Amino acid sequence: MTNNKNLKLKAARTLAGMTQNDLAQSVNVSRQTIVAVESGNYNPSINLCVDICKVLGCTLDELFWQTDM
Amino acid sequence: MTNNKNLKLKAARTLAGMTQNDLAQSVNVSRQTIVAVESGNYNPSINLCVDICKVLGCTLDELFWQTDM
DNA sequence: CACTAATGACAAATATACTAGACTTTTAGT
DNA sequence: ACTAAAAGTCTAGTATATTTGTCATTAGTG
Repeated sequence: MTNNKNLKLKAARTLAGMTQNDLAQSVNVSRQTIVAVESGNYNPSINLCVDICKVLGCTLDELFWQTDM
Repeated sequence: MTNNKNLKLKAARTLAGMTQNDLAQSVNVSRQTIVAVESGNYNPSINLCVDICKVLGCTLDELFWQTDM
């Protein structure tokens, strides 16, 4: 339940050569929101997840499906 | 932007032989929330979407990826 | 060293997802 | 037509996602 970081998202972002700030601006949220999503222990909206996927060229299943539940 | 119903979810639910109330109880939300998700114009949390997918045996991409955006 | 960019963490304020209740309308069965 | 279950709508309240601001840390660079 604790410390459930979204490492796949972080990897996809860095692979795309984007900073947290870049991604935040691309999907029109604050940098804090990106930090929170990557840090886990957080429950973002589906629309935000979809926007992030589109910017990073990934799918929802790739970035937001938890295998350890 | 208007009237963007999630017909795929509704189809998957009925295919599973579940009412809105059944699905709501299965994922521990109110029936209103299920109504809202199916009716579109709504932005549910990713956790709720994942829970719904698990109950209905579907993936996030199948139920929550909008093709018309 | 000083400077900047990037990340991570904390807290208060705001926007909105979700709840709870009551009600109307549709759908399906007899 | 009658009935009941299921679906849809509205409103007010509560929980929480998201914002805004600030500060600390790390890594690179002149």
